[in-house]
Amino acid sequence: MTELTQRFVLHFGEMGSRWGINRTVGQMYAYLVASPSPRCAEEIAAALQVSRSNVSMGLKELDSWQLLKRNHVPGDRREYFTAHGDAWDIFKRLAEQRLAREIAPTLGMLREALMEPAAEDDVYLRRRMRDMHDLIERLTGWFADVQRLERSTLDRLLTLGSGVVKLLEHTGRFSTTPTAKPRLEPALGGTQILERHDGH
Amino acid sequence: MTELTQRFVLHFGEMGSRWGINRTVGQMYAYLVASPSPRCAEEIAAALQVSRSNVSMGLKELDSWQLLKRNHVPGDRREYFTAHGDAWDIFKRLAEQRLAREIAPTLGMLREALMEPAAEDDVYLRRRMRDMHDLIERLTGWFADVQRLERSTLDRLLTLGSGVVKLLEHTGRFSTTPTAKPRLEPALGGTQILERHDGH
DNA sequence: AGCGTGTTTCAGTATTTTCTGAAACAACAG
DNA sequence: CTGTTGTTTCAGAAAATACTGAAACACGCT
Repeated sequence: MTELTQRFVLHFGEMGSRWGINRTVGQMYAYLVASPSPRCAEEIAAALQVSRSNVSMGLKELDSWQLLKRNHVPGDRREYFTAHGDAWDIFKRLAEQRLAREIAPTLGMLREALMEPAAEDDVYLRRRMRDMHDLIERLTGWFADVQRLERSTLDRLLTLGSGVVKLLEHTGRFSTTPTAKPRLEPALGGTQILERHDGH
Repeated sequence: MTELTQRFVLHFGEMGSRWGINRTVGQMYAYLVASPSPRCAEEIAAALQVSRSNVSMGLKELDSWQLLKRNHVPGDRREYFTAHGDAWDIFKRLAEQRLAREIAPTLGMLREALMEPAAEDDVYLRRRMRDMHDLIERLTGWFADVQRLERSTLDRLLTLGSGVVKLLEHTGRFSTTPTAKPRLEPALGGTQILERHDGH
C-alpha cells in the first residue's frame, strides 16, 4: 500500500462511524476504490490487518449498499471485488440507499398513523406529522424524478445551480411572484407554537 | 403522552441510530416536535423516563445540530425548549449539518492530498480522488446555491421535478442533445484544484 | 464418496457507546 | 455569606457493536 492509499483508507475508516458503517467497512471500501484491479477477500484482510471473517461480514454489508462488483477469474474459485462505478454512480447509489433506510420507514410510519382516525388531543402533533409526511413525499418524489435524467442533463442542471430560475423566468411559465400556494405551506406557516406562561 | 405521541417518540428513538444520533436523543427531539408548548429538561426526563443528566447531554447534542429553540419564562429560572422551525426548516438544517460533518472533512482531506506532489504509484488513486473531490464540490456548491432561493421558488422547483428540463428547452439556452460535454473525470495531467466560481 | 479450497456463520470476547447518580458548578434571593 | 434551585460534568456501570477463531458449509474435482 502506498502512503497515499494508507491515508485514504485511514480517513474512510475514521469517517465510517459518521456514515453509519463501521471502521473496517469504511476501510474496506476505500481500499477497493483505491485498487485499480479487483481484490479477493484474502488480500483485503491482509492489507487491512483484520480477520478473514470480518472481511466476509464487511463485504456482505457493502453488498447490501450495492457498492460492490463481483468479478470471477476463469480457473480461480476465489471471488474478486471492485468498487462499483464512478463518483456519480456511487453518489446515486448511496443517496438511494439512505433514502430507503433512513427516510422510507418514517414515511411509512407517518402515512399509517395519519390514516387512522384522529383523537382530539392529537390535533397539533397530527399537523406536524402531516407536514413532515408531505415534505418527505415531495422530496423523495423529486429525487426519483430527477434521478432518471440523462447524466449530461443532470450535469448541466448541477452546474446551473440556482441560475436555473433566471432561465426559467424567460419561459414565462414560471412566475416568481408567489401566487396560490400549494397545500404544504398553509399548514406549516400557520402553525403557531403556543407559549407557556408569557406572551412569547 | 397520548398514544400517538408515544408511537411518534418511539419511532424516532428506533431511527435515531440510523440517523447518527442515539435513541434517547431521537426520542427527545420527537417529544419536543410533538409538544405544542415548550418543555423543560425535567419534563423531558420524566416523559421519556431517562435520567436528568442524560437529558442534559441530549439537549447539548440537539443544540449542536441547531435544532433547538430556548425559551425563557420571566420569574422562572428554568430553560424551556422547543423544536425549531417547520419541516422545511428542519430539513435544511439537517442537510447543512450533515454536509458539514459527513462531507466537509472528506473534501478537505481530498483537497489537501491532491495538492501534494504525486507519486508515480498513485496515478489511479489520484484520479479517483480528483473525481470524488470535483463531484463533492459541485454538489455542495449546488446545494449552497439553491438553498438561498426563496422558499416559494424552491417549492415550485421541487414540484416541477425533472419537468424543469422541458421548460428549459424552450429557452434555447439549454440544449438536451449531448454535445461535446466536459467529462466528469477530467484529464489526468493537472493536479491543481479548480476553485468553484459561483457567478456567471 | 472423499479431498481441497474458498466462504459464511456463530458463540464468545473485546471495544465503543450510552446512560446514570453523585458531585461540581452557576445564578440568584435574602 | 448562605441556602435554594436549576444545570453541567464526569467516572464508572450497563448496553450495544464490532471482531475473532473455530466450526460448518459449499462446490468442484478425482
